[in-house]
Amino acid sequence: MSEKKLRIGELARLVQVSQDTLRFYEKHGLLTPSLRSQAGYRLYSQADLERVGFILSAKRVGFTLNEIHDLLGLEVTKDDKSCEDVKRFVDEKLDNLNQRIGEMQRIQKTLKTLSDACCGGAEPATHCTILEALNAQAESGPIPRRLL
Amino acid sequence: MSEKKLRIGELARLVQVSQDTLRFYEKHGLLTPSLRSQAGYRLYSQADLERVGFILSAKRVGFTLNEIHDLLGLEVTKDDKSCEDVKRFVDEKLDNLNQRIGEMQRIQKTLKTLSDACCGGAEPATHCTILEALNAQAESGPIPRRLL
DNA sequence: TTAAACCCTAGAGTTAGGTCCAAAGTCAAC
DNA sequence: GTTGACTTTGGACCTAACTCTAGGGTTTAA
Ligand SMILES: [Zn+2]
Ligand SMILES: [Zn+2]
Ligand SMILES: [Zn+2]
Ligand SMILES: [Zn+2]
Repeated sequence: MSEKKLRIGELARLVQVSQDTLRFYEKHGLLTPSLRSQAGYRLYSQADLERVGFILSAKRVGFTLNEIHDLLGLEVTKDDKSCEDVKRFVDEKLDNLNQRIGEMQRIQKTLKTLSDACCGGAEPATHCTILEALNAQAESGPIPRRLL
Repeated sequence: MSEKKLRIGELARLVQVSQDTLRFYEKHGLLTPSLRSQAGYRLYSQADLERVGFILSAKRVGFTLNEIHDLLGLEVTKDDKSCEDVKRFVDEKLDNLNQRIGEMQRIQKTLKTLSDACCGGAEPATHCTILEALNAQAESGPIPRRLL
């Protein structure tokens, strides 16, 4: 019982990207289907499917395809690298990630504060607290610190 | 005592972007210096400085320039909009942000787990747990669920 | 009064990450 | 045995967000 292989269209539908994108990832060494059919059709395994998942996840959180490539490709040079090297690479990404999460949380707080302060009513937004805050600088005053 | 104005080079140095980038932001309506000198030099106010800060912050957390433009530009159409509209816009971004933060935290966990499991030693990484995990799929096994 | 270090505009070029053909082969079903 | 939905390749094209170049004006300090 060999596992079910997916053709490119099926995989594309499954993970919600275009076939072109999958071929693009292949061209850039991120995802090579584990098999081809007689006719040359790409056949993707479950492992390939999960790999796409990883790629898309990493992409959504802001890794570039190059970084993802490096992450996935660490093993190619494994004989030249020490555990120390590999760990450093991952830890670097991790630091980066932590910083970005922190920044996002700050912006989140800002937006939340703004949103909470707005009445959300149906009348024209001429008095809207959100607009006032965002717009403070247009009146030549500084943007309130809580916005930054 | 009018406030100190910055020329483009000073501002660029201060916020660590190129002068071209500042001019680019201007061309796209994100940041218009509040004043020009006799000679046509851009003069940026403290408010302008803070606006750049906001732009860069928002950018770092993954807003596109278009989104930032919309955020900053809400007030232009304020007479056509209700508080409800404005609040909805912000809440939408907020949802988006929350989702992305969640995803980043998942990846963070993954990387942390990997990093913690690696010995970090100086010997060749042929046995490295990180590489084994990332590479599980290359041996046709699935990537461990904790990686996704 | 001239050299160095700034600034201006317009417009071309670049990179990442796709997206869209065109021409042709393949496979299932009717 | 042909229609229709799939697939292949190669290459042109696209958008976002810069980045660079050319050709010129300005400011300041020696
Ligand atoms: Zn209101
Ligand atoms: Zn409001
Ligand atoms: Zn080790
Ligand atoms: Zn290791």
